[in-house]
Amino acid sequence: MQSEYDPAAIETAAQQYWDANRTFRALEDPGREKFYCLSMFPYPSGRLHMGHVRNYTIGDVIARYQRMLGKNVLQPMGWDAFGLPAENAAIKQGIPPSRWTRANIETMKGQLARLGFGYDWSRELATCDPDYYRWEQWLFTRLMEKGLAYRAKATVNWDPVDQTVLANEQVIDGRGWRSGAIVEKREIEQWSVRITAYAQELLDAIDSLAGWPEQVRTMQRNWIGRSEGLYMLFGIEGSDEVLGIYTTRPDTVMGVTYVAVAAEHPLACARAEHDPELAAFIDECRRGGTSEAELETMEKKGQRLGLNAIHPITGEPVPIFAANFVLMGYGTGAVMAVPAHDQRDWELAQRYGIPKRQVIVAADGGDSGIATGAYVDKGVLVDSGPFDGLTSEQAFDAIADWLAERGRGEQRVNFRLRDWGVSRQRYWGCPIPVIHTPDGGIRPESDLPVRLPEDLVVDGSGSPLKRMETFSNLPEGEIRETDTFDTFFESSWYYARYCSADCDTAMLDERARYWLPVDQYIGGVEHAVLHLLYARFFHKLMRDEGLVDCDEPFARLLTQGMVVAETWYREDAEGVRTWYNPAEVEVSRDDKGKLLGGVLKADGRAVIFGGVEKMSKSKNNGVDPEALIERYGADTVRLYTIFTAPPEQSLEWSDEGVEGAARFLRRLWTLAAGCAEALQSAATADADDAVTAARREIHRALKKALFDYERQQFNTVVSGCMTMVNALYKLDAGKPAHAATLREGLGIVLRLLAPIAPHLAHHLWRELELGDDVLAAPWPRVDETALAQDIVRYVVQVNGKVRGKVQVPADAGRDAIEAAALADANVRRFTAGKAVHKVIVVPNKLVNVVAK
RNA sequence: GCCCGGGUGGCGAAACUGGUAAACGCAUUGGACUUAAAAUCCAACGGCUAUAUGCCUUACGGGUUCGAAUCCCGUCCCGGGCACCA
Repeated sequence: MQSEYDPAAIETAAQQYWDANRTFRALEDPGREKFYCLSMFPYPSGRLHMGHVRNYTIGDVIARYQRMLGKNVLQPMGWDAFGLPAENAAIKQGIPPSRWTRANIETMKGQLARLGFGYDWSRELATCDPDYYRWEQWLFTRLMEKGLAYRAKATVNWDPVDQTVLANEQVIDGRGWRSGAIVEKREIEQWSVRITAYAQELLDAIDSLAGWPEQVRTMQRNWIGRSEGLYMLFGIEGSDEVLGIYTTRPDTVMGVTYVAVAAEHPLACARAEHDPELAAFIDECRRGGTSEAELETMEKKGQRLGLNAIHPITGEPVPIFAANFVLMGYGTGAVMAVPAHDQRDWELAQRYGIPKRQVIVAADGGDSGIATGAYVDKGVLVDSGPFDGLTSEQAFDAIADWLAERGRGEQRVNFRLRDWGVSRQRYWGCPIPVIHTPDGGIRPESDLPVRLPEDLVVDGSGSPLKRMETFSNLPEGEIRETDTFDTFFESSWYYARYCSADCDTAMLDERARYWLPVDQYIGGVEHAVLHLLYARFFHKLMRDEGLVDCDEPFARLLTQGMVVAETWYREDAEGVRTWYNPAEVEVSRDDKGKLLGGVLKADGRAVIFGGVEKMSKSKNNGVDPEALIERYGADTVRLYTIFTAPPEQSLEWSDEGVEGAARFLRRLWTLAAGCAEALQSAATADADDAVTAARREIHRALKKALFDYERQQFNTVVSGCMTMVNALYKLDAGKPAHAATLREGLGIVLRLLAPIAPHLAHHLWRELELGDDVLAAPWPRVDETALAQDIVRYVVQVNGKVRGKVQVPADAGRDAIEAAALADANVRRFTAGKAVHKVIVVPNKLVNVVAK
């Protein structure tokens, strides 16, 4: 056996072995338990970044682990190929989005191969391929037929200079990122999909997602946001019209002192025609972006319409305001305002001198003042006429009934969740398969797929598809829809298509019923709501088309943390920062290793530490995975990402840490190389103390590692392997009993490491003649007899503080343990002069003496 | 602003989920080997002081408990998401 660890050679050989044996080709086999392991597919941005490496390493560890447990594992890979960056590259570099995307896929596929991930490449898909997107076009036409897809007005960011719709990401401080023009809100006709029809089911089914992290389930529940409230009608003074509003706090209705409508509300627009001040206010509200964060953080402003609403109970007139925080596309576009009991209403009332009328007080007589802010808790009604003295809960029903009897209101369930707007006014996406007829009607395209022309020039203004008459103009005056789908549309069902990737007669076939649901899904937390909710919704749409028979797409979910690294910069006179890659910075530390500062290697002058942040192009703190693989090999990179942090936490990059991972693999190699020959002739012999100690340590670590694999805390699996290797280093291969333990221990370590550092494990498994293929080996088991001890050590506490340690025979009874603890010299010192009240004994662990 | 997380040595982390805080690793320091360096091996390594069988220590302030990093209440800081980034 070679004495030097040469990762490049053994990794190439192992990968060739897997290729030649088609190890990762997955075939449906109803006789075996299946395991579908899926990592979120990448956007082909150019090169793999460390976030990808981490995500796919975790996925591959799980896939290989499940395989070693004997399951029929499917692990596919593909490309989320439509999206904005391809258009940006096209504008900047003049390359067609399709060419840019396909070239990136080639590069990244090569990088994935080099990392040794066990994918079934025969199922590869790219969402920009017509053979893929034709099926979502087909599904969309079905949704149109079912009334689940419809057209409605929606608000977009409009760049008045570039004459184009902007993504939220392209709006910076309220201005277009390229033109610098102030962005306007604009209402346009858009395609929407009725996800709200599934809101209750999507909410209820969250309870069944036992394999999902609790915080993701909570986020989805809150996002769907079911509420029970009251829909009620306010009259409008001097008009027959009514204004509908929804509230979850009908108990406060007697405290209403004004009503607020969205700036774009028809009522406001109508009044603005004769009110220049109001028109100016509406105009001001139109400026800026559409994101909720932006709307919620801006200063709350309002403007009187000069019109009163009629309170549905008291009949009193209350002023109507147009307000910038009321959203037209949200509920009815109007809200009732109760300054005494809602903080936002309170602030606006304070600002415009509107009265606050308190109608709720604390039930226990506690402080419920409204002098410095709204009293938002529930309580007991006061100054509420017939409802005085009722609790908030009682008032809810009483007021609802009162209004319902008079036809002015009804109880309603409301969801925060809005329908999914799927239209995008972009080129690089899947065409929405719809035709506009000359009579102004609409019909679904029957000849699918509608292919996206791939040879267009993109220049960042207007819509290229709209300009392309050969695409949009059809015979007999018909016009093709030029909007494309939101890219979430493609990523909402790709997991299912992998099962039937080559099926050209239907979206999915019977193979999908074998593999689905995905048993383990792995990806970033940033997808906790949108992608994961849309995919759940899509799954139910496919189920209702009879394509799949389970209710949820992902049985278990692992949300992995980000990869972060140090940032370094210099600032010029204008405060503009130039960021330097950590690799270019020489860092100095004090005696204890604490960071003092850094200088740029190139010029030796100081650079400023900018904290630890997510690896990104903008902060120039990324590490190129390919260079690392080149230098250390794929196994070291994989081992490092697994060992450095638990999967769900963020991972802080450290070059020295990578060095440490490489060191461990070399140590393992050296250990194996040093005893390879001795192992072949290892015979059983009587164990000495060193063997007993080593075996105890190995099986104790094994027990923990098996537990950690199950709970997916892979970093401590690696710790366990390190502990085992350290224990094995204490043995002497020259002694027969030691050699037998070395063989046993190495066999265990290699199998535990096979999912994490697969190439090295594969190679050593064969070198040590433990078998042909470590992936096919039975999973190791704990030998309980190796753990047995005749003497147990107890920690003794006095009043919760450690005061001594005692050794007790393993079969000692409670009295004997207690006696031994109380007899310890130091324990006696701390109990002297006190009465022992109680002694708590935790078996095999600890004794706590309570003495006063 | 709203929703969801997180905060433990110089650093990444661990603590079998309420029972010895700091396993495993990185960095640092000392030693061995070497002409030397690298690599490797061995050892020390939370803080304080009176160097001990001592005291303190898991962001901060309270609480529950025989016992709290872990559970509860409040505060501060950092991160993710907020519907057209993916």
